[in-house]
Amino acid sequence: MNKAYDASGKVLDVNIFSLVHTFESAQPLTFYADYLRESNSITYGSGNLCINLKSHESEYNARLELLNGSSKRYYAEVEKRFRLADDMGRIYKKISIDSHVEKAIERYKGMRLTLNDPWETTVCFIISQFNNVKRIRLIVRNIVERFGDEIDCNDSLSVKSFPDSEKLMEATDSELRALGTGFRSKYLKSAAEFCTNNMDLYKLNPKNYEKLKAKLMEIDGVGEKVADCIALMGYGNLNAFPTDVWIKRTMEKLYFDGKKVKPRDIHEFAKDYWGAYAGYAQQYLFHSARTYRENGTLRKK
DNA sequence: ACCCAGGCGGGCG
DNA sequence: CGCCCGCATGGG
Repeated sequence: MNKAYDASGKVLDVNIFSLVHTFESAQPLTFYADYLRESNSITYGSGNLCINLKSHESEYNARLELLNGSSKRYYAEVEKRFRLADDMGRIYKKISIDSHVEKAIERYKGMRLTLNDPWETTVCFIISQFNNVKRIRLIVRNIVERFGDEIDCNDSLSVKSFPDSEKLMEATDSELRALGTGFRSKYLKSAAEFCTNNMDLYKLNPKNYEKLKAKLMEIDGVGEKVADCIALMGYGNLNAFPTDVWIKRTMEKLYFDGKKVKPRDIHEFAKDYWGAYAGYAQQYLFHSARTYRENGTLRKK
């Protein structure tokens, strides 16, 4: 059993889960969240729900406890967002083809991909271009603070929702730039208009990866890499293999004998090598590359 | 000061 | 097609 509710329905037991690795892998930059290391808890807004979650972990297993709201609806949201139905044992077996991924799994066991709102994911990864994680998170936070609506949390927590495309469409260029978006402001404006008037992200078929990617690339400011991120983290295409600068460098070093290769070659390799779970391999290699040096010391923050 | 960050669109050959 | 360039902004 990968997961199970206890009899009271108040906690959720999960095999192989790490909240800290999942949050710090910078992959859930696609949702507005406060994570507290000391208490291993996280607070975030999801639609109109306020989620305040604490993870009690021993070894690689976790007991998730919702600190506010205890209806099935909240647990269903957590289960979906953190991909708790994924059988990590099985996925690890599939992607541990060599020592590179094996080592990354050893270091970050329990790190999961997340499944996020398609529009949120689109905005976050438009912002991600030519940018760094810390600043992306700051800008996303600014957007939520400025344009999000307060969610009723039934207690002292203050959480805002992520503004939908209609809401963001109303923002002026100078308002968007004031949040730190820089030259990406025009993409955000254009994407907001397009996704409100021309393309309903919630009606795209998440199953057909190639078609989905092509549709996403019709959005101004969404190229191949960003489309892969949206396909993976917004629609759950686990075969997608976003190839950013970190992954490109890592792949060239580990699998192409240090030679420069094009993203197309990397995609082809990943498809043949990892197949349906290439996205998970990508996530482990990405996080490992970003946080580990050769000598095993930690990189920056 | 210089370099880099989860890239993209546009212009040119 | 492929290649090359500029692009906002803040941190190391």
